[in-house]
Amino acid sequence: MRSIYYEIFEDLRDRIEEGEFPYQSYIPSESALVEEYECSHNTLRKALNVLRLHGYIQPIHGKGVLVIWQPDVHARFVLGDIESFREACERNGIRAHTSVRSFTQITADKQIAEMTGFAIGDRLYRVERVRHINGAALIYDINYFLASALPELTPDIVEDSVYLYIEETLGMHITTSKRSVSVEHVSVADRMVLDLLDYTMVAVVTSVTFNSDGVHFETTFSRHRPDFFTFHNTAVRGY
Amino acid sequence: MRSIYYEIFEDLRDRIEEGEFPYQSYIPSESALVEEYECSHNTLRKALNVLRLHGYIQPIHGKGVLVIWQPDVHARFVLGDIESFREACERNGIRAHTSVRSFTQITADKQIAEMTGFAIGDRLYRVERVRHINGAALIYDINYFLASALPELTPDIVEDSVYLYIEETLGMHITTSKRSVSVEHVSVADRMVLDLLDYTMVAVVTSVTFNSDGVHFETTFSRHRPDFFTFHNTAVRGY
DNA sequence: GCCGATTTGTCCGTATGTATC
DNA sequence: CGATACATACGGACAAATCGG
Repeated sequence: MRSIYYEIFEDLRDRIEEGEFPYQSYIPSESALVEEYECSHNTLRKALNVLRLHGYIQPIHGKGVLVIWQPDVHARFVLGDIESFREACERNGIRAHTSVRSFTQITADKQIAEMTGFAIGDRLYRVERVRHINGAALIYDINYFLASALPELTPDIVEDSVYLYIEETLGMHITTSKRSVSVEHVSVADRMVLDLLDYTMVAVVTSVTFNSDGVHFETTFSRHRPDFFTFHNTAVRGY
Repeated sequence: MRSIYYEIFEDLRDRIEEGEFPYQSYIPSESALVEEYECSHNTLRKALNVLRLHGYIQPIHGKGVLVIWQPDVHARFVLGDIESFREACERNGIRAHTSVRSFTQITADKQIAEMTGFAIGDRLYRVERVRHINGAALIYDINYFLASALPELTPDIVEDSVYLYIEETLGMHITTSKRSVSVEHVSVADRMVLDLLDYTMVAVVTSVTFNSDGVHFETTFSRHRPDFFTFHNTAVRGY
């Protein structure tokens, strides 16, 4: 993102994370920041809005812009924003490894269409992957990709990073992801591929993802061992 | 919310939900909507942005604004946005009942401070409530409210709706809520108050909530029986 | 491939309203 | 009351992507 407001957002975010503006302190006023960044009022406000939506700040009418971000809350395995497994691991300094368990091409029948939200007859890649963290199999991912959107998907790409391939090779951009979190009993497959210890349930994240053309190109079921799962989210009233 | 952009947002949201603009169709162009709503370009864009953040639309550069909202996905027990238990039930047409299990005033010691994010020495109300849906005890809420922010909290208020009291009586506004979802083993208390059937784990939503003054005034642990729990969320790249 | 019309995306400057101090 | 700070809205300008001729 090379837009001005986005760079201001990144800069202010870093300044907050580095402690220049600590929790419960006020950042400089809008007019001061407009001078500092040499931008317009509207552009700065747009950057502030992004910070707000991410839970960094809370502007208070007539007073100032308060920092409500605390380091320890954010320093976890963040899932709420759109971020690939690889990105999330790098951000959190976790050593991880992915193994591809199966890679097939299928046509959506009625049952698969209902489960994934794709249309009956759609050609799909079905990928099963297991995510290992520090040697333990903790996450079991089942992806369905729309074949027409990802023409040349191969097991190699899938083992590396699908999102890297999508963004860099295809030049396609992921924009919206609708997620839901639920808790389910372990399946036979879970028991086979995951190191479940004595857990009898898994946390399941279902993601329906759209690209910048508005094409629903991916549905993923991500099954996590409970003790390694947290889903973070910031909700804002009004807007 | 009486602002223009928010009313436009609500109107367009309703038009999408009522089927005037179906899934994968384009809504009228910005210029057409500016004429229809007799507002400025920027104001309309602000409304569109709210729709986008809620997963209703996806604007496509140079083409138009695509609808990506589907009725069945949204027609559940939505939790992702800030919404009280009462509001959520009304929106989903669920008959629910709340019983207060305990209501005490405490001072935060080291352990409570770490758990809740409040400071040691803060005066807090500790409230335990059980949410019954169709007669079954399904949700066990443990709230910690900052006493200085909610001066006159009583068991009666707590049984009705704390959020109604906060917003209407105190005139205080809830703006930001940081949530995390995890899965935990059932506790002794869970087993006592909830109708757990044979479930051995619960879904736990931890919420840290700020008011419009930037004061962290509530931390809540909401423990759900797994089969009645889903957490919905829309993530957008670039914001 | 090019051009022009349409549509979304970004940015600016300004004005006015409202809450806080 | 006035000064400061955030909130909303307007109008105009240009960039960038898409599409059809």
